Amino acid sequence: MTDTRTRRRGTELEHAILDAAWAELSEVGYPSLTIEAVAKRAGTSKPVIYRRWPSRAALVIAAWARRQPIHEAAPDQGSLRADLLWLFTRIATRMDAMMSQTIAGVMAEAFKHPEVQDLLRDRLDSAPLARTLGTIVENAVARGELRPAALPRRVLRLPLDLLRSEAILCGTPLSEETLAALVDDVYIPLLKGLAADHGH
Amino acid sequence: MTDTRTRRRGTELEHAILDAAWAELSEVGYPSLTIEAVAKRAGTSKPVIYRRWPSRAALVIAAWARRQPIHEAAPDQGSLRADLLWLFTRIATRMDAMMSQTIAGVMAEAFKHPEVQDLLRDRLDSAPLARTLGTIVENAVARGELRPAALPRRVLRLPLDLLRSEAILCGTPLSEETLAALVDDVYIPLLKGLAADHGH
DNA sequence: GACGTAAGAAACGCAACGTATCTTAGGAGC
DNA sequence: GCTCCTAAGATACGTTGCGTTTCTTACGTC
Repeated sequence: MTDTRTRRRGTELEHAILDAAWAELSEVGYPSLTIEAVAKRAGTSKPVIYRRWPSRAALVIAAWARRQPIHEAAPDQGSLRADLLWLFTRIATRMDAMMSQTIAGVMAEAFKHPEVQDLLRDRLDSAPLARTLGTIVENAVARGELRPAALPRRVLRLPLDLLRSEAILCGTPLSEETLAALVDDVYIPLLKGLAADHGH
Repeated sequence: MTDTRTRRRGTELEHAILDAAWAELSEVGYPSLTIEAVAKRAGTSKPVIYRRWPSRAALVIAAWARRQPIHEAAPDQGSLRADLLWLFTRIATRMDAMMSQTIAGVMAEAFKHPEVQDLLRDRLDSAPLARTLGTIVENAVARGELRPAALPRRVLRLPLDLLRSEAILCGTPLSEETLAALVDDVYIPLLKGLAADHGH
């Protein structure tokens, strides 16, 4: 299969490996993902992978980063609730069963490999989300639905934390009722509380 | 070592195994915990463990449940903030590095063994916490710090989710500043927001 | 005192780990 | 266009832990 073929190098090879890792992830899931299988699927061998990534977790994070879609602007749906629901739904859509199980697995391995913890933090800290939330809140303020308020870092990170906890504990997919409850029972009250503190 | 010894049975043996599992957990951590080591430490053998628990995760959850301390009543510290800080600190104290890494590991395995997911959910859903929070909020209402408000289920679970996410992403131990930020930036605004919605 | 259940010990095959060794393809430089 | 050197790709290795099987024997029961 390889004798007459060309031998890939650099970025081309790297991308092939990451794509193979992603495919394996989708098919067998994180707990059953093996480096050997990724190597085989990518048409290469284990040492090639180990030369680039020190652990399965690091490899998977790299594959994940490659797939992370570009941030899209938040549409103005006419109300704070609708905007938030749109955002929560969009996050939930990308956090399917495979993704939850992968994140859980990577989180578990982060304790063994400190460098993985850093990668994971970068991956989850999500500046794009912060910007989207900022826009949504600004729009709500412009509409008169909300007083202006500063959004602390942990508030910006909260949607991801909420959805991730929910997904891991309750299993995915998350129902619309669940998303609505998170928006109505937690996030909107929080924003109102922050605004009251700040603006009044 | 065993020839002249007594051969344990039933509860006695079970407790010995769970204690050994807990000790291993404390010493080597979840990722490095092996059934073999637990068996050795408990002075028994692998099949004896496998006869009782189907997986490492189930064993660890059982050991954890045995250690879960009794719920203590919330003291009235004189202010909502102080009460919440007390509660968050108390949770954080019990969620040391070992515990975070264990929870993360068990969460990761929950996907492979659905029955583990149920055990985990039971373990984390924490009715005691709900009662403590109820008391704290009641006291704040009595003091006039807060309007009365209903606390939805997800709000009751939020402290655990917040602290767990923080512990897993940032590593333990959690600093006092972190705990204060979670209380001041997230939880108190949320309570105020809920109260405003409800009472006004 | 005999019986049956389950404890305990040992060994198994399996799978994946992470590494070391070796050959060879292919890009860089003169 | 030839040489050199880096890194790809293949293979095999020892190790570890899994979960299971088999067997002996202690102990509680009747």
